Amino acid sequence: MTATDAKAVRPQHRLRADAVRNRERIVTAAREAMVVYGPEVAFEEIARRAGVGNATLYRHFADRSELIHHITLSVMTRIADQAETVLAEEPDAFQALRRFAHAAVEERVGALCPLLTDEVSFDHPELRDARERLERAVAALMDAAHAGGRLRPDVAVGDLMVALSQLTRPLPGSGCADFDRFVHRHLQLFLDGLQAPARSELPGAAVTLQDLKHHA
Amino acid sequence: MTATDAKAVRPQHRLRADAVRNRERIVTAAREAMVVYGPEVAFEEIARRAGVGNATLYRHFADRSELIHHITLSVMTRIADQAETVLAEEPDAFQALRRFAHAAVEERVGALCPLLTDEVSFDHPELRDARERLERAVAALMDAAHAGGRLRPDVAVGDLMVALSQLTRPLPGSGCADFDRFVHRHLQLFLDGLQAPARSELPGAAVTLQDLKHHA
Amino acid sequence: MTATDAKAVRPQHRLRADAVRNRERIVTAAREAMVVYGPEVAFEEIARRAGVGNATLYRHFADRSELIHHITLSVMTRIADQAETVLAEEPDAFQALRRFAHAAVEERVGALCPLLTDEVSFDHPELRDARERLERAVAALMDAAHAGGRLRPDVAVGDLMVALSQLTRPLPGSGCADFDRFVHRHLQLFLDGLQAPARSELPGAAVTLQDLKHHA
Amino acid sequence: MTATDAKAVRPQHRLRADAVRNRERIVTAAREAMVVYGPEVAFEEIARRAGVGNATLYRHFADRSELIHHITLSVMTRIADQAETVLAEEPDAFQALRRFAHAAVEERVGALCPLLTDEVSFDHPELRDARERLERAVAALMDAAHAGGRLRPDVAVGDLMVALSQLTRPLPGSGCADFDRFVHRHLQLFLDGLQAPARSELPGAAVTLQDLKHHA
DNA sequence: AATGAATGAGGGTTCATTCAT
DNA sequence: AATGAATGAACCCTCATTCAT
Repeated sequence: MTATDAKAVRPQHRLRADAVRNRERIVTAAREAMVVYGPEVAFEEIARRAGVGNATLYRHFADRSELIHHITLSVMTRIADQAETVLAEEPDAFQALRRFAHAAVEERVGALCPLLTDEVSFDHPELRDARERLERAVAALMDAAHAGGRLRPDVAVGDLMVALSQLTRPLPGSGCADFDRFVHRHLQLFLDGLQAPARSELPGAAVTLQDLKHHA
Repeated sequence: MTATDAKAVRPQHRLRADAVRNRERIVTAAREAMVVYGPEVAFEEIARRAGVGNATLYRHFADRSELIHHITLSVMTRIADQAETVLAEEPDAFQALRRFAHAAVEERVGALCPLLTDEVSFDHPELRDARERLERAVAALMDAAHAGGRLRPDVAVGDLMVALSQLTRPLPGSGCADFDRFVHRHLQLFLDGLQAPARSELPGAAVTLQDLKHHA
Repeated sequence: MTATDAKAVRPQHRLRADAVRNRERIVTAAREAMVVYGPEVAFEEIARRAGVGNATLYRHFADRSELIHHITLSVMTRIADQAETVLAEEPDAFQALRRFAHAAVEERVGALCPLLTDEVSFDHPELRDARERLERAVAALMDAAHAGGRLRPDVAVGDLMVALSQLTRPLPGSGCADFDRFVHRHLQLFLDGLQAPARSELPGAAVTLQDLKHHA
Repeated sequence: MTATDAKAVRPQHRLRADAVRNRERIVTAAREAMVVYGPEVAFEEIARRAGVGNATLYRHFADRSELIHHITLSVMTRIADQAETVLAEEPDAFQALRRFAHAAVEERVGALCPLLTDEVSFDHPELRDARERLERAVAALMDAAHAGGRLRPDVAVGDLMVALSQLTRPLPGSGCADFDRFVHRHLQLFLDGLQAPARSELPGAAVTLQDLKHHA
């Protein structure tokens, strides 16, 4: 392989080291800020958290929807990774679901809420692929738990993902840390409710991630 | 002394009938609007829903926090009513909890979330009283369920109220009325998780409503 | 005529007196500012000239293109009025053209330049009507001058209107007043060039106002 | 002493060949861009047209006014060249004026308009010299035409230069290259108006280029 | 010397709040 | 009491200019 080949492999020119660092800080800051304030969070807030000027956000992301796109993509990918890891490692099917759910909280699954509201991003191929991969991975976890009779049969991927997002969204204005003490606790209660045998009849119907958009 | 002197006698003079009607319409409109759009909803949207001019809001409420104060008060009062009604009517202690929780959703308990973040309102005597009444009522429900061995022993009022608020909070940035279709479903799952016997060990500790503020 | 009829005649509710005054000041200020700085002039500059806050512009005009629409319409109407008046009053056909041209300068014909660049406004029926009326009036003036053999035959409405706009646009940053001393002088020279008999052959072709858009 | 010490000896050291090329490309690109978009054109647009990075503009020109300075200088020099060439070549004195005027349009005389508004540049010795040379050359053309009785006696250099600039100024906010089709046509009409005998009496007074500043 | 990256300042636009009718 | 109108402050985004590679 020649030096020229290296370029061919990475057609986008190499970012400067400081730019790479800034980009990462922006994505992290944006993920945290969006979890706390929602997708309408002020860019200034994100910039402040990232320690950069606000115009720097625009150098890296043409507009808000592009930033949301990247964050959503990044979080979905990381959560899908978690799901696949847990699936491979954890022999107990329901325990695997638990581990996945708690890991997803740590990965800021709450940042996925724009997924449900942002029209544009939803149809992007890259995001669709990530969503499908995530859904497959979580479905595999749930299928295993269903198969083992550990998970009540009347729930599906959408139930877990939506409730997970809702339960983990921090209150605006509060520091994340303080709120976190409830998250794992209430998530655990919710997971207990998911366990078979079902203790009640559920209203409504189980939904997939794909369905979410059609109704939102 | 003329009729108009009534003001002097009762500093809180009787509002004109239309003013009373407006005030009620504003509180109702604001509660609905905040549930749909979040606590940052535009005043103009509230005014539009209430069918009044924007400046009329300011005649009734000095600012947003005062409006939130009244909404919170109203919601807490109505939820406490529900708790007391259910307590009196429902012989099955856990079923009573379920009925209360679902009723609270209908009363838009999600609108209470600003309560947890707004410093000023929290310490207001009127609100404190309502909060204490609500807590007593819900505690009575939970105590009964605990006593009957139907509710797992490691949960308290704060767990129910916080999770209830979280599950019913609207997605920020969305007018996502459709979201309601998940709420009762996921609430039911959560309630199943609350039922005794406990299916897992919970991290953290049970909290009361009073505690919420000290940590938030 | 009854009181009810008055409403029927003016379905749009009556503006408050101060709002009417502000609206007029804004239109005037915007016309002057656009003549000087072009249609991209800062709203802040217009607001400053009108003596109002910048948000007031948005109460009266939803966006820049609506403001441009009104100014263009207003200027075209006033210039068409001038053309018709001169046509009725001035027996000397070429002198009529001169009087019209100098009057159009005073009415800030330079404000029409957005007409040539703004896509949206151009197709609006109201503007199209005003443009056609203006063109008819100026065409009548030119036809009369052509008929009397006073105007060279190789020029048309577009030539006069475009050159008029160009010659009267003040230099940005300069006070209007200082520049005005050239305007009538150079306009006079241009009008002399329009007189028959033609002293040279013209490149290009005569154009109407309608044509302007197709090429711009 | 090494070769690198050349800088010390000649503070205006020789530019590298690529730097010279870049400088020329920038001036050309800036002239064209300013003619099309006006003097407020984005530096990024100029850099893009010149095929260099944005920061390179600042290596060659400290700020916008310095860039304008050089463009103005360049345009004035080229126009003066044209005037002198025409004077030497064209025996018909009025035809010489016509040729000069149309040539000046091609040299983008409209780019000179910032000259009239930019305080700083106007008094720069280099520019003053160029302006005086231009004025002498155009005055010579006009004197010859006056002497031959071909040019009306009540006009001077300032009339020609100002009208020339006005007629060739681009419409603000438009990349209106199409506008060129009017320029030679209307310039021709204006030149016809300059021809002797005068067909009207002019308001105001003839001015020189020097005068422009005192009034602007 | 060249340039990608960063940023503060400025203009556009919205909205909570105040003012005047 | 009610409300249309006004506005300053906040946020979005762009761009001239500076910085670091």
